Amino acid sequence: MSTSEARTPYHHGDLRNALLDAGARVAHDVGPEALSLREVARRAGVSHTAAYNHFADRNDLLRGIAIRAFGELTAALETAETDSLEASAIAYLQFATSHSAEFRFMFQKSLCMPEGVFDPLEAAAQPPRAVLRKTIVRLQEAGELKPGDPDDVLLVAWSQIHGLTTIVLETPAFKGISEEDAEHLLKAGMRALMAGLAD
Amino acid sequence: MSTSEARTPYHHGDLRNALLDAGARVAHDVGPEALSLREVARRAGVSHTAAYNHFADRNDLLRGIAIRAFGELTAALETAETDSLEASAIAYLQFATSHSAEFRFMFQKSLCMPEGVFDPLEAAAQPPRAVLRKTIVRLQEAGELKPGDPDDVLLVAWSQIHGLTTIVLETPAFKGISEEDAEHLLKAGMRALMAGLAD
DNA sequence: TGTACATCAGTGAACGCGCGTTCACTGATGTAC
DNA sequence: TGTACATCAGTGAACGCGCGTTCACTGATGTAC
Repeated sequence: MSTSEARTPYHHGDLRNALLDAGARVAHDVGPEALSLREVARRAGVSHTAAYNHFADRNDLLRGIAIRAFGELTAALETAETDSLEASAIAYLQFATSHSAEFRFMFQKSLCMPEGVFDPLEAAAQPPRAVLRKTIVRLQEAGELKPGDPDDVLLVAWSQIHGLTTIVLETPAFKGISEEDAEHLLKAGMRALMAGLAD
Repeated sequence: MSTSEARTPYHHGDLRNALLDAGARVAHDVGPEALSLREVARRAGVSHTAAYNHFADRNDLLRGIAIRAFGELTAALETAETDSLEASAIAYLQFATSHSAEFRFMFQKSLCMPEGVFDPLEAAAQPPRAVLRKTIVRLQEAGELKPGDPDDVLLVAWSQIHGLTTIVLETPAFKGISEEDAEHLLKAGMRALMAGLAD
């Protein structure tokens, strides 16, 4: 047997992440609700039962996609300029458009949480909000935002960001909007909102 | 055969709307992506093949739910005070929370539009936006908003409204927020945004 | 350095299920004469 | 007012399909001695 054998090894090495990647690709192609565990495994080049070595069941795989993506969103927000909500907003929008399939799993809980049980996604959803909140507190301390409950400001600011993002992603009428236009309008919206909140 | 027979008649009378109602109920209970045509028919008390007299296929039924709901949202927005975006925003939020299942079909096109073909939902989605746009033009003419492309203002204002609405509907962390708190924050957000846009 | 063995990470066959859709049908309704 | 008949709106049986999941298994890896 040659040492430089090109055939794929029996053990994959990082099948868990490969399945999460494949899942995002499948969701992008057929829609998140039509995603099947079997198709994901197929896309990853592995038998469908192999997935059960890494995920308890189909929903656990879907949750895995969302949870990993929440971590990536957090990193993206932390990398963005940290003293401006405009920069955070742009980072948020860019993450969503470049990870649109994952984004849907993150924010449509019924996709992977059919029953009303405790939601393991919630813990993963916390950090990105915390990053935004920290920026808000900093702006309040700098006097660029008037004092007040930062959680209230967070919800209002996040609404603006998340609203424009989901509209661009999901609404056919705005789907074709250029990246520049979307970012320009998001910045304008954030600026107006901040101005209105500065009192 | 008694004339006051209580048994359900062979012909339903308004099965189309009954199926749309049942569909919204099923979607609410099992999640929009798990909705099956058979379960909807079951819920409506009719054989599942009866649905094919009113809808071409499953997706057509789902689209029917969304299209009818767009009409109801338009009516709700028109009923709201027409010279204030705050009132429109509250009406939007109230519609969404009282029709949460339908709302998901309206704004997650992959649920009923799997392929990338022309989207018949788009025509139905237009009128609610037109109502908001009309209010924006009126506010600009009254000098309460500075002049500018009303479509840009529409996208920014709608983002604020739609963002808070979807967050309240879909995010576990904010799901438990009281109706008063949500409406209060939405009003505050709209006021701030309008102030910032008034220049 | 070898060897035995536990453990990990894959495989393919098989299961039962509910689904969407089609079909030939039947009961109820409306209309022309 | 009756009657013939087209049409509308239901029914239940049947189909094929892909799915999630379980099972007994096997190949590869790591570790104790």
